[in-house]
Amino acid sequence: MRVGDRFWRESDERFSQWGLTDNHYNVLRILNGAGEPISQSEIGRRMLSSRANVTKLVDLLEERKFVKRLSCGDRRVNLVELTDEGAQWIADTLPAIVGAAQERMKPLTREEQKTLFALLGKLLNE
Amino acid sequence: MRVGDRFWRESDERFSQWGLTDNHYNVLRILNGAGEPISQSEIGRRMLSSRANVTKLVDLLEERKFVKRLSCGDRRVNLVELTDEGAQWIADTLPAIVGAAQERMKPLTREEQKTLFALLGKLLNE
DNA sequence: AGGAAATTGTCAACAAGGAAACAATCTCAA
DNA sequence: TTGAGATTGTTTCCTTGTTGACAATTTCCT
Repeated sequence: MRVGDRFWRESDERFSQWGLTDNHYNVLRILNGAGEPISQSEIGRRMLSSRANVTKLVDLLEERKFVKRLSCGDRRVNLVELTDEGAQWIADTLPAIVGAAQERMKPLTREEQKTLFALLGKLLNE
Repeated sequence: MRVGDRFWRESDERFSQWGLTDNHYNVLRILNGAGEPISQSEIGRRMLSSRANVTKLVDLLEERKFVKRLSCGDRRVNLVELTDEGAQWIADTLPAIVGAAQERMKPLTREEQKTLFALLGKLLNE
């Protein structure tokens, strides 16, 4: 828990340089990974955040033009779509993000990293 | 980070039954571990929380009579002391807390748990 | 068909924590 | 001694996130 805490803090610090939260980045990463527009509640589900908060996250991202809300067949639903600008921003920043993560994991050998992820995976899927 | 997140959530849920935060418990645990009164800023340092927040945490714990503020030689400082009631509460609840933690770690063998803690330790001390 | 129940996004109210400003106090060098 | 600078606890304000209520919609059961 302490390790996760520290990593979240560092991550938050990193993203503050763009006026975003790591959770904003999370939304973009999920949209990028999905490869297609998905609903707000689906986003909330994937990132373990409340629907209410997803509303605010998407509000900001939409204001920044990183994201667009689409209507769809189900009139209750907002599909959220990554704009070209959003995709570009992800592409631009990803190397730095990945680099920082690798740097952070450097105290462990490649083999140890694998072991760690395997063990954590077991805990997560309980 | 995801594992830590989930554990924090569960922990918070557990303590809400007493109207406390896991951070309140953290304060008590630190005081219990210290075995002697320590200053608020020292508490903040040990739990990676701001002084401002320690003030609020101690406020509530004092109101609950789990903790007492003492004056000391340095008139800027509040030494915080665990009351008998606080110590008793810790003693009463500790078994359940430890039990829950053990239960949570059950997907891993004893050996795997040791490995995990060793690896996380390396990351923390970087 | 038609109505109960569930889902979705939003809003308001609230809780927890951080940052900056502040006064009181201490430390230490000149 | 004394005056600059550091430390400590507190207060105020801001940010982030959650909960609960709500209206609009959809789904499902009969």
